[in-house]
Amino acid sequence: MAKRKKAAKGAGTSGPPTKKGGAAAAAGRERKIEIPPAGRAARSADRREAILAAALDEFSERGFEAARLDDVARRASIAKGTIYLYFRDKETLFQELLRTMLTPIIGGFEALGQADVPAKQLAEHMRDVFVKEVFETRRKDVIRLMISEGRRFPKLAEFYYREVLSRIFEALRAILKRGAERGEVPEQLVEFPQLMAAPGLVAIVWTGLFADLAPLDVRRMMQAHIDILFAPRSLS
Amino acid sequence: MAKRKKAAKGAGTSGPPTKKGGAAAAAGRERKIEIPPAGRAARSADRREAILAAALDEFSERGFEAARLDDVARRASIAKGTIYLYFRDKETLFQELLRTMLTPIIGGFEALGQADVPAKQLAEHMRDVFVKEVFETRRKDVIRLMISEGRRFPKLAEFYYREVLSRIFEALRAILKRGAERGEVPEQLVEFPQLMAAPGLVAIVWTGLFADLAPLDVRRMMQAHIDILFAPRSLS
DNA sequence: TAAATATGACTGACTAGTCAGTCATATTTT
DNA sequence: AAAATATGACTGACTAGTCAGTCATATTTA
Repeated sequence: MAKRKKAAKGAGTSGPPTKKGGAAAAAGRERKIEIPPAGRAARSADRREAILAAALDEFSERGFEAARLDDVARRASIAKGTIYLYFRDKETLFQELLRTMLTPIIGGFEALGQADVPAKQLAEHMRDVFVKEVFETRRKDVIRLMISEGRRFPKLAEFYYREVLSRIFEALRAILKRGAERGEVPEQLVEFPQLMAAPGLVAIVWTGLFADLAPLDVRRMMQAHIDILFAPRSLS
Repeated sequence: MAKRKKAAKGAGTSGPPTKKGGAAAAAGRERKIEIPPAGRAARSADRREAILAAALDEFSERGFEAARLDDVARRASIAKGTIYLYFRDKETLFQELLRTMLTPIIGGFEALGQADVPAKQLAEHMRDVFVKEVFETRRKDVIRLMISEGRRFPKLAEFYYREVLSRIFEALRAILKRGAERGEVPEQLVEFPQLMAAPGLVAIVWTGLFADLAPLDVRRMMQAHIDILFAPRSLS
C-alpha cells in the first residue's frame, strides 16, 4: 500500500539505485564476509541495552499487559519499529529482560556453597549479597515481575527455577547440611531451604505493596531471622 | 485501563444501581428499598455472586489487564451489560472481588489472639486454618492476585493492609509476645511477625510458579517452620 | 583520494484487531 | 401496564506489529 510520502523526494541528491552499466556492476559480485564494523556493532549493543532498560521501567511500572511498546520506544529514544529489529515481539522482549537481569546473580550464590565456613557466617554473607545485589538494585523489580507475571509465562518460570532458584537452593542445601551436621542449624532447614530464603521473598513482596503504609527494615528482619535459625538449641 | 471516564452514572461500589433520577442514586447510605421481595433480592445476590465467581476465574487465570469482561459474562451465563448493573467498571469489580473474599478471614484469625494457650499450639492451629481456609480454597488465588496486582492498586493494597494484614499481625503479635515472655518463642518474632507468616507467602508464590516443576508439601514445610521457631532454646 | 554504489539500521504512519463501556430494545416482575 | 432487569450489538479509544521508504555509513570503483 502506498502510504504517503511526506518528504518530497529530493530530486536525486544522490543517485538512487540505478543499476547502471551492467558490466562494471557485475564485477564485485560477492560480499566480503567480514565482521561488521565495530561502530555498528557497538551501536547495536547500545540500542539493545537502551531498549531493555526502558522495558524494565515500563514493565515494572505497569505490568506486562499494560506496558505499551510505544512508551518503551519513547523512553529509549528510538522508533517503535526498532524494537522489532532486536526482539521478535513484546513477549520475547519481556522474557529476554528477565533472563538478562537474572542470569548474572547465579554465579555469586553458587560459589558460596563451596566455602567451608560456619553456616551462620555464610548466611549473613548471603543476606548481604541479597540486600546489596538484589534488594537495592533493579533486580528486585525483576524478581517482582517474575512473581507477578511468571504464572502466565510457564517457560519463564521454568527457566527461573532451573537456572536460578534450583542452583541457589542447591548451594543453600549444601551449606545447611554441613551446618546441621555440626548442630549449628536445625535439620528441618535442609529439607526446606525455602524457609531460609523466605524473608527475601517477604522483603520483596512487602516493600512492593506496603512500603508507604508500613516500612520494613529488611536488613534487620533478615538478621532477626538468622539469629533465630542459628540460635544455640537444646538437645531434642 | 479505562479508556474514557464518562460520567459513569449510578452504580456505587455494590448493589444494583437505581438508575432513576441521577440524584436519587447517590442518595442515602442504605438502600431505599429495604426488605425487597425475597425473590428479587435473592436473584440479585445470586447474580452478584455468579459474577464474582466468574471474575475470580478469569482474573486469576489471565490477570487484571488481560481478563476480558466478555469472558466473565459468558462464564457467569449472563450478558456483558449485566455486569454493569452490579459493578461500576472492571476495576471496581476487581476490587470488590478481593474485598469480598478477603474480609471473612479476618475474624477467625483475630479470635485466636485472645485464647490463652501455649503459643506453639496456637501456631499449629493457625497453620491449620491457613491451609484449610486459604491454601485449599480459592482464597489462595485471591491472595495471589493481591500480590501480583496490588502494586497497581494502591487503594486496594491499603485496604488489604488495614483490614487484613495489620489485624492478623496484631493478633499474631499478641500471641508471640505472650510466648516470648514464657520463653516459648524467640523475642525477635515479636518485632517481625512477618517471619512467622513468611512460609504462608512462600507457599502461595511457590505453588503458583513451580507447582509442576517442584511440588511443595506446604503443610510439612509449615510444620518444620513451627518446629524450628518453637524449639527449646538455650539461654542466651 | 574522491565519487559512485551498496547496505541495512532506523523510522513512523498505518493496519488489523481488541475490548471496556454504552444504550436502545427485550424480557421479567410487580 | 409500569417498573425493574437483562440483553448484546455497537462504538470508539487504544495498541501490537508491519513495511515502504530514508539516510548515514561502509565498500567499491575510478
